[in-house]
Amino acid sequence: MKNYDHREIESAWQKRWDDAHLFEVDNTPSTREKAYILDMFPYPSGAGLHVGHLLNYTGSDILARFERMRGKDVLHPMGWDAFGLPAENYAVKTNVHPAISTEKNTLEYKRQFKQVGTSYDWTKEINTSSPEYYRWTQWCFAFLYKKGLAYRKDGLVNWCPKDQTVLANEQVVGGKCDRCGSEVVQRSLRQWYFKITDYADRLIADLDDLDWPEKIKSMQRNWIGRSEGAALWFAIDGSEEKVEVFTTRADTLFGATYLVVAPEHPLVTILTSDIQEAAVAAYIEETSRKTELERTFTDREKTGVFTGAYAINPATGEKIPVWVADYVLSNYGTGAIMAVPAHDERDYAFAQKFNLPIVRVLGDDSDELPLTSKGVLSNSGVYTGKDSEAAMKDIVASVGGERRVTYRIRDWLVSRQRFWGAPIPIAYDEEGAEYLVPDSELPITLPMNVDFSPTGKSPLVSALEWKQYRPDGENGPTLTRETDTLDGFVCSSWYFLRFPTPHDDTQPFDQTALKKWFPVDTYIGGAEHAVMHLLYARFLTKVFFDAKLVPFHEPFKTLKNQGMILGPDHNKMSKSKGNVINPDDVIAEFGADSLRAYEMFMGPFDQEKPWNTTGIVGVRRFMEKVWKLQEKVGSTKAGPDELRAIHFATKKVTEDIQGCRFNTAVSTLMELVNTLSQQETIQKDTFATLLKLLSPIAPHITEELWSLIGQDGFCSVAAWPTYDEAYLVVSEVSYPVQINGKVRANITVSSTATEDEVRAAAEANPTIQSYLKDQEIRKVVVIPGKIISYALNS
RNA sequence: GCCGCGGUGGUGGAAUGGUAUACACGAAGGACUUAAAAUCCUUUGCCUUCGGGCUUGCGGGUUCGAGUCCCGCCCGCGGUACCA
Repeated sequence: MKNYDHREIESAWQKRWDDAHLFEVDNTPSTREKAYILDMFPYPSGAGLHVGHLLNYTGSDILARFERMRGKDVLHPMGWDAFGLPAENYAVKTNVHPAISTEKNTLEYKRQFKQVGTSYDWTKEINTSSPEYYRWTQWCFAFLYKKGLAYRKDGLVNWCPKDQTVLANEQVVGGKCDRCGSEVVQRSLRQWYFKITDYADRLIADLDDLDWPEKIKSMQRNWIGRSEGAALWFAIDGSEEKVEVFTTRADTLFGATYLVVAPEHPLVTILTSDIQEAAVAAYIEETSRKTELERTFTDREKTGVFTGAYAINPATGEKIPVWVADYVLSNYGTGAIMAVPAHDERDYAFAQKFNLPIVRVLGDDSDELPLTSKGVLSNSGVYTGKDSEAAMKDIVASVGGERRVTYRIRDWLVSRQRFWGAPIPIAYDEEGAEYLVPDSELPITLPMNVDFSPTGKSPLVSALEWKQYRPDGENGPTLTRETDTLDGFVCSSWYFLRFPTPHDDTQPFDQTALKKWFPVDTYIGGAEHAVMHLLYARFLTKVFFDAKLVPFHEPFKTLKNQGMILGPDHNKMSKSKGNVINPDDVIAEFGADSLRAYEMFMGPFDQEKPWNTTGIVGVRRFMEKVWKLQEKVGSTKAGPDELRAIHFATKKVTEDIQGCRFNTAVSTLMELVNTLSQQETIQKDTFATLLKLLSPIAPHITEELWSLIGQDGFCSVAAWPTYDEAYLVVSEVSYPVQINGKVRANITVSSTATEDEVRAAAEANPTIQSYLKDQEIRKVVVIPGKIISYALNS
């Protein structure tokens, strides 16, 4: 027997798979079942992959290989989410064009992917930064523009001072730039948006049918933030103006003792009296200097200024002051609220500080204020004594209000002041009127010679020649191209549609191919994309569905999140901590099969767990045991123990892989190998079945052994084994005997024994007899095949 | 605060309401070896007067039987937050 040399085996089989085009599929309709197993495609960074990234790709590869062996057509593609800031920043530093560094990085990623034995169909490879691809990203923008779902507007936007670009709300995490961690500031700019708010209701409702982690679904629900309430209008005393407020607690209207408008509210200047003008102006100025982070710091003291104006509470007819304060957000609801200090914590704190009246309209004096729960109304005119929830509708109607739903989610800001992204297919005339570049002229390619120095504007602003656009040729007017590029998340919100037909130059995606493959059966990636990519992708899919361009309204049926792999020190892997494990090193020492199996064996797929350098040793020992088992192949007939072991393992591994319980699939195989190792000989069929069960997890060693024992073809595409329950039954079964909940003895009876026979056998046992002596049996429970339990009266 | 997830040996973890601690790492002892590595074997939750007793974050409950189900807490992780 040769030694197990992973170095020799692994690269050889990778080459044979390639040469045989083993994992390539086409889009021809088939009667066979299909499986689309997809990874969230990576951004090819200069740092390369570490072992944490491979967890995700190994999991999906096991699923793909498993489904393939089960006879399905499997689409398992890989591509590159290649537009992005790091490549551009690298270009600023080194003057290497992003296209060049990206190309280099993708080749390195591809090498690493092949080295771990992934079974991707590389004929489907896509790269979002190639004109062949981003032509259709531009087409997507144009499509939304034509549908009225892409528009440009002025407004306050999030600006990252370090990355020198605007950001979508989803990319601001805790007031900081999701990418670089800088504190985000607000700027007033004219930017491009996608109207995701039109789809808010459906994006919430359709979550119910998705097989996704509850965590992700709840994050999306919270992010969209649907809130049912009412719009109410407050007349301004001595003016024609009305202030529209949004409230979810119209039941407390009788307790509204003042109004608050946001500092950015358009009516502020009109409302402000001459006397208060200076104070209000100073306050607005002060607010505008605060960062978003400062403003969302909830436990800071409330600030605000009286405008000098009074509104009329439409329920009580009383004059109530109008204040301006930054605890009211301009971009939620109507940017104005009715303040009910008795029943809202924030209003209460504000009223306390500025000595504003507090009027109780719920509960009685025994309830401490602020009382924020609903209940029985008090001090509320004809509604006094009624249930607040029930009275809400009538109160709204009585003052001419309107029931309304608002959302927390904002439209998706898609323009970026950066170079390395898809140019927006828009041009402007001298008056600034928009002109959509026709689809026939796409792609608008990025110029090669550009000054990347950050200026706060897109580097494309300096591409003078590129910017000029003459739609009607030399004689027509010269327009100016949009110099902002599209958010990288636009590229990644439709890429899964492109995989079946990556090189189609007539359309972005193909109906027939989509019908064959969609929806994605299993999508694997990190939870950090919960309210970004996963929301945007659902949105775009729905847009295309409505236009009958795709035959499904949700792209990803099942979603799995992989857990993070921490460094051996239990910290997040990072260069600065020096705890990064490089897969190249692990593969060189232990082999790709051991790396794959160890990553799966570490613990539940979706759980965070630390890398343990000595832990992989056990998995490598397991591979050696499998290797040695080839010497035991020889017996012509498998005994009952062997048959039971292999059929049990087949059942367990099949179920575990289906449920992404890869850790227990590996331990089941370890138990099987331990059992088989103890036998003198094993049947060839048994060994072949073991190899097939192990193949998705450790594809190289199994392929080599498959060939060594003289099996035909590739183990990687051999038919997945089936099991027969008949082999799982045992002739004798051991029963623990419990007395008052404690196990006192074990008895062995025939597996066909009746309950009475089990009980008779238990009571024949001397230990049990001694426990039962002189005792009154209250109850006996026999669970067939499991346990017998006595409850005594004592 | 709100939402989601979790708490089991020295470590990673296993367990359709049915013998808690599978599988693996580590550790200890032994075999082989001149020696070491590798390999193989044994032991390995805690306490014990060696009869047994205790043990899945804490306290209750349901049940013949609870890591698992119910109620009330504590702790950790992740997300989110002046969202009216």
